[in-house]
Amino acid sequence: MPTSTVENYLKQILVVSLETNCPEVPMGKVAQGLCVTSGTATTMIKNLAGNGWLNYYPRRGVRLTRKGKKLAMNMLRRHRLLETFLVETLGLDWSEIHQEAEELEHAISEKVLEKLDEFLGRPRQDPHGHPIPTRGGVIRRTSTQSLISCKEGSKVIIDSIVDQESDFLKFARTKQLFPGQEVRILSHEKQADAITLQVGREAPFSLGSRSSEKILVQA
Amino acid sequence: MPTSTVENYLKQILVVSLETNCPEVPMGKVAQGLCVTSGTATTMIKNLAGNGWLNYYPRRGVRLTRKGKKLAMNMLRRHRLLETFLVETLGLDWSEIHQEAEELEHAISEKVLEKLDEFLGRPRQDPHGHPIPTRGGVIRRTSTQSLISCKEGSKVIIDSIVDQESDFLKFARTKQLFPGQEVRILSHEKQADAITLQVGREAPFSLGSRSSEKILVQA
DNA sequence: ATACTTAGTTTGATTAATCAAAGTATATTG
DNA sequence: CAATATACTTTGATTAATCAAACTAAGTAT
Repeated sequence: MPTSTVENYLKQILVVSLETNCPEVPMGKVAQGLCVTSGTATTMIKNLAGNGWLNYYPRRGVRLTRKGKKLAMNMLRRHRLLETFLVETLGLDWSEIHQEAEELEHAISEKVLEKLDEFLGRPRQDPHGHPIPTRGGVIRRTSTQSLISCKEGSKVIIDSIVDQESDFLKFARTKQLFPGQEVRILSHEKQADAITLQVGREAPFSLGSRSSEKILVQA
Repeated sequence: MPTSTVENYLKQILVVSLETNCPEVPMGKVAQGLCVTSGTATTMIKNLAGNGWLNYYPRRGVRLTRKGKKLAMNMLRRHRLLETFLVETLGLDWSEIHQEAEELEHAISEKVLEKLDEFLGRPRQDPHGHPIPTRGGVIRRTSTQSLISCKEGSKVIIDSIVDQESDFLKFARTKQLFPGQEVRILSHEKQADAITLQVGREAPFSLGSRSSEKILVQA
């Protein structure tokens, strides 16, 4: 049985590799994502490699093995199903669910998870718009286009929000930026590093590039 | 923040002291209930005493402090609310919920717990018939009379089942022995160490004293 | 190419939780 | 009361996870 620390390391690596669209993840991202010192990450990673969870290329990075990816996908499934449950069933705010799910995902058994999935009606995405992996570890390909690559005057649908920061999510909600929402790009000033957009008939507002990158869309 | 090990030790002590109706719990019960060696329990208990969770009387036993009892009651509340959720909402069998709740109780936050309590309609007892402590740590007094103390010919209502063993619970269900059920005592042979009883119009059957003790009743 | 910077690694120490085995009170029994 | 059994404690070692700080390799800039 992997410890919850092992589960966290593997999930973090998977998440980064999905985000960057590259299976090899540098050590820095691992240490940073898990809030441990780089030395700790190195030690742990060598350990994980020794147990066949991943391949370790010193001073280059790590890559999950099939076995490691399978476990990591399962953790992502747990996490996202739990987030869905917390919002849909218990009515928590989407800005607070990440931390909650982070704890629960290690404690919930496969059996309870299945019951929960069934209870929720086998949802395909979580409240942030992220796809929920199937039991077999298959995940829908997520959009690679963010608000930042949208042309002036275009209309797009929000696919997902790639940020778990409570403050950003609270802000996003007040601006009605959530999955499924239609957004019109009023202006896109490359030099000014800002996008101005409008949701429905609300007042237009602007986002900097840091924020725009976090909002994935579909045409 | 107490670790989940600390939470487990305190909960175990509370449960034993409620069961035995005596606030002082011998070390043996602690070690046994937590499946650790007695040496481990001694070390841990001295540690807990040092942090004000309990008073330790060497070679006699331990007694929770107010602070320790408060935390332990809260763990019991978590445990029992989760068990209720697993049976009522997700439809798990009552024979499998104890282990599941054992893990989840350490991972669920106070906030989620409150939402869960609300969602379940603030239940007063869990599927085993055990009272669920309130947020303030108050617990309904449970019956002290078990099947074993019932007279021949009497009719009683099952109050609760004091056993988390999956196999016993499965057996109990097949015999329809669960909280709220009315039971008639057909015979009680002190010498034979057996009680014969009948539930509804089902075929009568017998229980030994070990089993009868686990079934608490009310007249 | 030499110096500097950044990312990653090594080393030595620490903490929580555990066990096995040796040791010691206390209780029970002949 | 002495011998034994039971319950408990002590000791020394182990494991997983972590950090700080010293070190090193690789890449960047002068």
